[in-house]
Amino acid sequence: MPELPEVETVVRSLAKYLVDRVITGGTVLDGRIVAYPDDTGGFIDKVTRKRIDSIQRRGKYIILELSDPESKQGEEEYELVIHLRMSGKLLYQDKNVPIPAHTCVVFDLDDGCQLRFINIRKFGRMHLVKAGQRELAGGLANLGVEPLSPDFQLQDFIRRLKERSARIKGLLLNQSFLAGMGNIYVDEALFRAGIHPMRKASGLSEAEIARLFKAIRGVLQDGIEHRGTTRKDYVDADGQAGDFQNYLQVYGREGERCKLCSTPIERIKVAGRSSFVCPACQKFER
DNA sequence: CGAGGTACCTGACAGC
DNA sequence: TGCTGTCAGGTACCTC
Repeated sequence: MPELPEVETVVRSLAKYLVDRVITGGTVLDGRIVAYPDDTGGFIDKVTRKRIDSIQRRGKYIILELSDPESKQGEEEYELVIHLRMSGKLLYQDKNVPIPAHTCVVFDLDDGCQLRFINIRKFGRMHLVKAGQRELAGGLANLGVEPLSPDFQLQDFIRRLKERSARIKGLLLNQSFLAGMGNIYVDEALFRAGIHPMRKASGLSEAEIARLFKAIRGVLQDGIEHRGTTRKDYVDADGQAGDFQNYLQVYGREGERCKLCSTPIERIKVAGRSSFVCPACQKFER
């Protein structure tokens, strides 16, 4: 479900509730969600009586820093690493609100509320690792550059694209190349840049890459400003839908007219994913 | 390295 | 109404 702007929105909506809360207990309703550690029982024991010091986003991962207020500095510090995959939701709700269907984990908080992970397709995962052990947390340690950070630099981007023969869409979806882009925002960025998704990365001109660089940052920033894209069931921690679906230029618009040139938008398959393009604005050469 | 397939799951929707 | 097929915001793993 969620890509970078949706995950960022979830993190921001959760931060105002979770920071400095203490986890008083919890329940794992479906053990499949706990990818690490192996013993699901130990999972709840380890987070109980921990304080949530911070909540951050890295790519599409959500990271809660946990520490034990009772223990000495540096001891018993954990990171709870969460990936929502296609259909995961994190909701902050009063404990008296009925538990939604498909809830896999519930964390009890010291303010009488609960953090609940709803995981409809059961693809979402959590890893609980000791601070500094991020290599145990799935793909987190292998993420590429963060596109909205100052580390994302045009000259670097040009150099790295020039050495790859893969199709640009697949590369932008590759989380170890660039962190956080998914199917919607890749299609939107490529449209803004006027680049066909099947073009080879190494075949793009510097001018095209410069447009793409700007388009990636622009589309992600706009997505965040609009609190994400809700096509189906994405909501933030308050259960509130996003708004960016009203501003999509190509994604999901097969057969509708391009907003720039009125050519009908086409749907094709690229990198195994449905891809939406304007065949006039995004020409496929080579 | 790159491409394509499968698998993991549930639900929504189109078509018959 | 109800069946079947297809599709979905993601990623890991396999083969060629």
